[in-house]
Amino acid sequence: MKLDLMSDVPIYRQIGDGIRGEILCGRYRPGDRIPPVRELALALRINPNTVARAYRELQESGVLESRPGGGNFVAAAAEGELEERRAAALRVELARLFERTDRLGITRERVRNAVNHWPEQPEEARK
Amino acid sequence: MKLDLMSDVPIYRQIGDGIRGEILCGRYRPGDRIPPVRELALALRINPNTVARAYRELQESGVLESRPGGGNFVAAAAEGELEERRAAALRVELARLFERTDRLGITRERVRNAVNHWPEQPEEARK
Amino acid sequence: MKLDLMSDVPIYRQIGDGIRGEILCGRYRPGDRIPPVRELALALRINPNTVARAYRELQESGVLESRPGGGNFVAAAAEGELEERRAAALRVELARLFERTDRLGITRERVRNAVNHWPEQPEEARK
Amino acid sequence: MKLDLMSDVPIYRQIGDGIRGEILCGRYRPGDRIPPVRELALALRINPNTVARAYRELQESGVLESRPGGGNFVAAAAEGELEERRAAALRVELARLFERTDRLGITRERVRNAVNHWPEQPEEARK
DNA sequence: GTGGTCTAGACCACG
DNA sequence: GTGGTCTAGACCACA
Repeated sequence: MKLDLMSDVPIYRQIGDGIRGEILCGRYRPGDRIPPVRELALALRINPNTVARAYRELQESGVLESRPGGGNFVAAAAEGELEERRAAALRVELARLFERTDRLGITRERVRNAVNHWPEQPEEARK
Repeated sequence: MKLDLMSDVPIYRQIGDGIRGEILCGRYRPGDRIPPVRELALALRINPNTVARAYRELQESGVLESRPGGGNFVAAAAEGELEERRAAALRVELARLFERTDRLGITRERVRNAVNHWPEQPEEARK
Repeated sequence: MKLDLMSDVPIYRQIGDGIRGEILCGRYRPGDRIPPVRELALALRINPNTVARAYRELQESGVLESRPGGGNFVAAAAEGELEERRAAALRVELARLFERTDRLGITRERVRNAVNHWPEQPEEARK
Repeated sequence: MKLDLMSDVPIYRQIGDGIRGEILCGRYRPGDRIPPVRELALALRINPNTVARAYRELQESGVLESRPGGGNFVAAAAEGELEERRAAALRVELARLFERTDRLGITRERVRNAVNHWPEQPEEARK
């Protein structure tokens, strides 16, 4: 996972978004155990409290389940729920996109055109 | 202009973005006078300091010019510069979009598809 | 508000429950400003972080809204929503009660009897 | 016995409460032998240490007795003691109930009403 | 070793 | 002054 310490988005949320992403794209699966707080903190070279906070918010969102003394686990999700979350996330992103382009006076036709000509995947299949 | 006091985006930036947007989409034109600080603050029911800060940053960005006599005016922009800013803003938005969908495991094909089927202008020309 | 530092229920949750309670029973009303983090921390003689954590969880639950630099406010709730929350809270409590008495082999008749003969209000109307 | 691994109540206490409950409601009687640590741990799919800890605390409370030959047995209890424990447990539960409903601004009249109209035994005699 | 909680103190952006 | 974030370090209960 990559962090941008200079970003205005807080570290704990970058971690949370990162883990959500890794679940949505299938790298973590329901029931998987995720790295212990201290371990991830060490790897990212940040304070364990910050990681713990990210995990805690994921628990409150129902994404993770923690067993004190046992670790944190990806919550079981009904089959198809992941797909549903992905679709929801996509809708949110597009709503945001169009809301902003509208305000900038960029026609939707032009947005579509730009999207359709955007360069393809960054190749490397991802580790 | 609409503000979201509960957003994590600071109010002063919402104001700045709003004015930039109104310039880019042509509602404010170079040389136009924009509302005085106190007036806008009253209309938005926020602290005048916040409006003043937004205006100040727009001045520092060269978007606004304050004239000695008083009042803030939209700075003159080279012909084509607005267009260039729009294009730049669009690139930024799309880069963000794809960066996030990539992380969520949503294929670009699917994003294109969703964009192409997004409903047209939902509202009339806007008040 | 009263805290029990020796309780096994964490302080931050005691604070959260306390504030939820004061909203539900009408002592705080939607739109009210609640005490600043530092002030409440000082009054309760605990660390401001602990209060902040309680407030943060209440925000995430939609009970509070915070305006950085401005304070924390009781979120606007649809009229009747408070009543609905009270009813829900009562259901939860009773479900818990009967679940436990069932397991202890105490008949419901006996529980009803004990409830109906429980002493009345602790008199003093509460400040 | 049912466990909620995600509960904030520690597992060892869930086990202890479960066994106490089964004694109070008569499913285990004084002198009965309860399942060996390993067997119960296997059945519940948890760490044997956790079961052992629960048993140990029950021994310390005088609820269980371990006999040299091996095995844990329900301690003999003075006649009427079970009944006394039940009554005490009920008082504790009701005190908790009213303490919480008071804080939520729910009148005792209303609580009584809800208790008196709570549905009867929802399940059959239980497996 | 694991997560959970709390304290202490610092810095920042906002209003 | 306000809330938000992060660090550092401590202690506890659980498995």
